[in-house]
Amino acid sequence: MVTLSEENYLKAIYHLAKQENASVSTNAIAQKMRTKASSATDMIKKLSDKGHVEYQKYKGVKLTEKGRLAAVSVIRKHRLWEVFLVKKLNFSWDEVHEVAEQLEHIKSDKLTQQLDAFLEYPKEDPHGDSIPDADGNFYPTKKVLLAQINKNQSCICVGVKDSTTDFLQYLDKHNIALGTKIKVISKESFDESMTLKINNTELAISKEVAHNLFVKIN
Amino acid sequence: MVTLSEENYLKAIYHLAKQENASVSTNAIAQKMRTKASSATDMIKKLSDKGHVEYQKYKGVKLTEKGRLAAVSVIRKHRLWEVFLVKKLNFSWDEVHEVAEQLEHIKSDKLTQQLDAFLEYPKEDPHGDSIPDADGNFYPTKKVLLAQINKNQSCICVGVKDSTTDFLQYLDKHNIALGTKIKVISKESFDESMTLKINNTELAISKEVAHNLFVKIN
DNA sequence: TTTAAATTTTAGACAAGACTAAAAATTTAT
DNA sequence: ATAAATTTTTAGTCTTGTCTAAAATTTAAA
Repeated sequence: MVTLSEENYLKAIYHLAKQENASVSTNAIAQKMRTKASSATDMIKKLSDKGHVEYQKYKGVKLTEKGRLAAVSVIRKHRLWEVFLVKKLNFSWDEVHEVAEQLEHIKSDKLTQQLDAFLEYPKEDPHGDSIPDADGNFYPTKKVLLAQINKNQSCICVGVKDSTTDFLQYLDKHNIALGTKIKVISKESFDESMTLKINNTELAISKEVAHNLFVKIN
Repeated sequence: MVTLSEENYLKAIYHLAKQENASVSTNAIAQKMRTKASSATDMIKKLSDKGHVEYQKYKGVKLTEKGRLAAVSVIRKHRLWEVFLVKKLNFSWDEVHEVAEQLEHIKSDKLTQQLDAFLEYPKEDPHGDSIPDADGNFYPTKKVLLAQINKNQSCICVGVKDSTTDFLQYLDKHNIALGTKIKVISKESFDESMTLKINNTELAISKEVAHNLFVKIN
């Protein structure tokens, strides 16, 4: 049996390891969990005792296969619930996360399985992130930064990287929301700025914007 | 903020008070919560401090209006989720309770509201129990014991009173399940036994069965 | 390479929720 | 009405997950 808190730590470690692709430091875990390093150390010991992580003092942790599967199971549930909230309950993109953080901990294999079927086996969540299958396998995601899109290509806005209030307000002002179709009209190589077409309106954006907006092709 | 454990105690007190319609004893609460009287006392003090119950040492507790609303909110969520599980995810009657016990604690007014709308504002859960509205008001339920049904009247099985394994197996053997249509063919007044028609088959049942099966008219 | 800075771990404490054992109050029975 | 039985509360302990302060280790710098 894995507790709610353990699940949250495993998820945090999973997300941190993905970027660094190495062992995750105690401090990094503490920061992500908004807690203190000493608390993280305590939990690391518990996870290690239960075989969810490999741990060497002062050397950080790595998820074991068992730990990885536990983390992925939580992520799978989180993303399925996000699809449910957006597709069936008319939630908007900025409202789903908090609720999905709660729903992801519900323990019932049948529930997860039936929810997946009810949603017709979605491959991606509303943010364009891949939903792992019941065995923990991911399909490759089509989510990239807007900066990666080529001239004349079209894409759909699926999320933001850093969600500062300022940036979200900027998006609102220019009618960019989750699901908005964006076509790249031109790209300036000297400052990496772009011109976009959104709802038949042209919009010039800076490098900063292009690197803070996630889109998916198709 | 009301904790998960507090919610479960409030729910227990609510259900106990409904039957007795008086103050609820510490022992009764402990039994329902499958815990010890001393633990119940501890929690009662917490609930009293927070204004959810009126408490006098050795005299039991009564829910305040605040406590009642908190309990009813949990019951509302529980029953809405049960409808969801049965209607949308093809759960059967004996599978929903355990999962709904988890889902009932998810905190999001918008979620509850939207779920209610998605299910088209159901008035009853799959067991025939009334679903309170957002203000905590109940509509009268049509759920009664099979023993209350008159000769030649039809009804639908919506639940059992005491769910012993023996009784559930008895129901299985005679093809009585959630949703089964039952017509009362005759009633014997001397022993309160009945003859039923189920799927064009007649079945004689004892007083004990008639008093342990919940049905709803229509 | 030895000191300074940063990171990590340990030790001890705390709150929530539960438990056991024993004391206090209430109820029941004689 | 008083003794016996039951119920309820108190006191003290335990576990989980958190914290602070201090000690140990590793990393960076001079």
